[in-house]
Amino acid sequence: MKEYKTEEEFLRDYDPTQFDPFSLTSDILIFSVSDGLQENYRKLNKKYFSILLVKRDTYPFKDKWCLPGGFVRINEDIEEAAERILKDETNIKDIYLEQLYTYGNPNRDPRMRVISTSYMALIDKNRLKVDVTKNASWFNVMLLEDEKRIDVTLDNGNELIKFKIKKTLKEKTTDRYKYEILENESLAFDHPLVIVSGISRLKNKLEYTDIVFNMMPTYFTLGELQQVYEVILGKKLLDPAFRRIIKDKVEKTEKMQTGGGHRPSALFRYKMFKK
Amino acid sequence: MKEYKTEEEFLRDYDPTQFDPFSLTSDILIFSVSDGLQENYRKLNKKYFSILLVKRDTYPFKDKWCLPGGFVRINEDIEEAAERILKDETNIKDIYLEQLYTYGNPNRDPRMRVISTSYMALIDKNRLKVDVTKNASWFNVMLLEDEKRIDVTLDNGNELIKFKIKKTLKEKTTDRYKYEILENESLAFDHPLVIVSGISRLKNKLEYTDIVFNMMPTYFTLGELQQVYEVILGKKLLDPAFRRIIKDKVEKTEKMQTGGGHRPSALFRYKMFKK
DNA sequence: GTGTGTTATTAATAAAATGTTAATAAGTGT
DNA sequence: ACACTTATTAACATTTTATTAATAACACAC
Repeated sequence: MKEYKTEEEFLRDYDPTQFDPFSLTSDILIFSVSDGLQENYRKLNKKYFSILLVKRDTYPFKDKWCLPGGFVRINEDIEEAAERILKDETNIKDIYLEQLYTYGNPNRDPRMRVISTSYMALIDKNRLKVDVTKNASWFNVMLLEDEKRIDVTLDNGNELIKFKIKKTLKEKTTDRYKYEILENESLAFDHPLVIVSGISRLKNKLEYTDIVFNMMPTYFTLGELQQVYEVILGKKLLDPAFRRIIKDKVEKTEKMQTGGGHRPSALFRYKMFKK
Repeated sequence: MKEYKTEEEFLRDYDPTQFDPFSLTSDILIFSVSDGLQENYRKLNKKYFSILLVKRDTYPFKDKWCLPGGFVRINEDIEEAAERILKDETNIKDIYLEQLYTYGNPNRDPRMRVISTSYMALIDKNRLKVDVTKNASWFNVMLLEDEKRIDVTLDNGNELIKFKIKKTLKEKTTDRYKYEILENESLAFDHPLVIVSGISRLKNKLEYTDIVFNMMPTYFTLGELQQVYEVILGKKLLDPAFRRIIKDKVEKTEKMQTGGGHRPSALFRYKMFKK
């Protein structure tokens, strides 16, 4: 092996093909909250927690649903690629984007060795008009979870997607689970895993950050905010407890919301500068 | 473009070279806690929080220190690669390993486009004999941090490594910062960024998980455990408060530790099964 | 218009968790 | 025997959280 005196000399002779080539993609888990159909003329809309999926029109996994994603370009940072893909698929930008996890199982793509770095994006569907083409659709998420498995149902009003995940405790000190796909008919790649671990991350962050406000409109009632927490966490919260926790994060505005068939509620907004 | 009828047909013709080739590496941030020198004949050893670095013996960054790492093989999962690298560099296995973040700046490696997925590993130096070769060394970590920057000093008893990081608030709802290297003489690649964001993750997990026990021996005193928390969090904790928080996680054993020049203390161990 | 159903909002109280100070314990070394 | 050190816990004040229940105010039915 040749001895080099300087880094410049070494780099001039360097052969980049000596290491195995990987392809790199970025997949984005776009979360939002949507209003369901009114259950009767009186009840307020029930909220749902939803994700955006696109239908593949080429092989592999032709006609299956998958997360918006694409190949990272050779001169592009991974996060830049995620932003570009988000813009291409939904025409939205400048929204919450966070790297989640990098999936690198050698068999996760039948074509070749593809690494995928997943990102989570949060949007308020009311604030930003998403360009949902005929190949993209919002699916409401319903989870049934216990210590050993997660059953997921996705519903876009037209089509139901179901998959089942097996959970095994991987590491007890931090309660981390290994997820494996038990049943999956309709989703491409390992995207069921990306979805469940992304939801798990979101649930966690909901409890100790202000992340929820990325999914809210500028003005909202505390009832609406509480519904968003409830639908993501999958459980009911008691009003006074919820208000106590949230009260330092929001400020009451002059505006009121009437028309709900009940006492009107004050509209709040996220408080940017907390004491 | 040719129309394919089946996935098999498509895959048979697939040309994997049509997408840009990336190289993939895995870098491991190995944390442990070490005993410092005795300050006087009476005081107990002061504990330090430490990381393992290796000295590069080839270009690029020849003679600089870096995190243990290496290229992922084409048929190997990323986490498998991390385990292999850990075994090669330190001769340890079956320890706490968690994926942290994937770094993909196009210029992070001068040779070519290299993606690096970082992992954090935790070990108890007393429990496992680490094979520290002449090119590997434990460095005690000292941090000086405020809202805008982090000054880091690493000390292996022989050599001091200093670097400075600029922090800018990237996203206010979840308090995420963007880190940039301000000054760095001695570390290779973007490893200063990997180190500070890894420490930040560890601090966070310390507060809401039992992760600390991965760095502790089987039997330990509550004073030792408290010192580990203090040295990682960088602040003093009050004894009764600490004991209240920790008491559900540990169980007292019959064993006692004497010889410290003061009242002996009970030895505890991590309680696997909590109510 | 009066009553009923609905959600909004907060008061009031009980229970639990946390913060703080200080007292007592039990070794080692002088 | 005494001083020094860390271990351990008691006791109390303070804050936070949980729970129940009361009151508010609009829309609709009649």
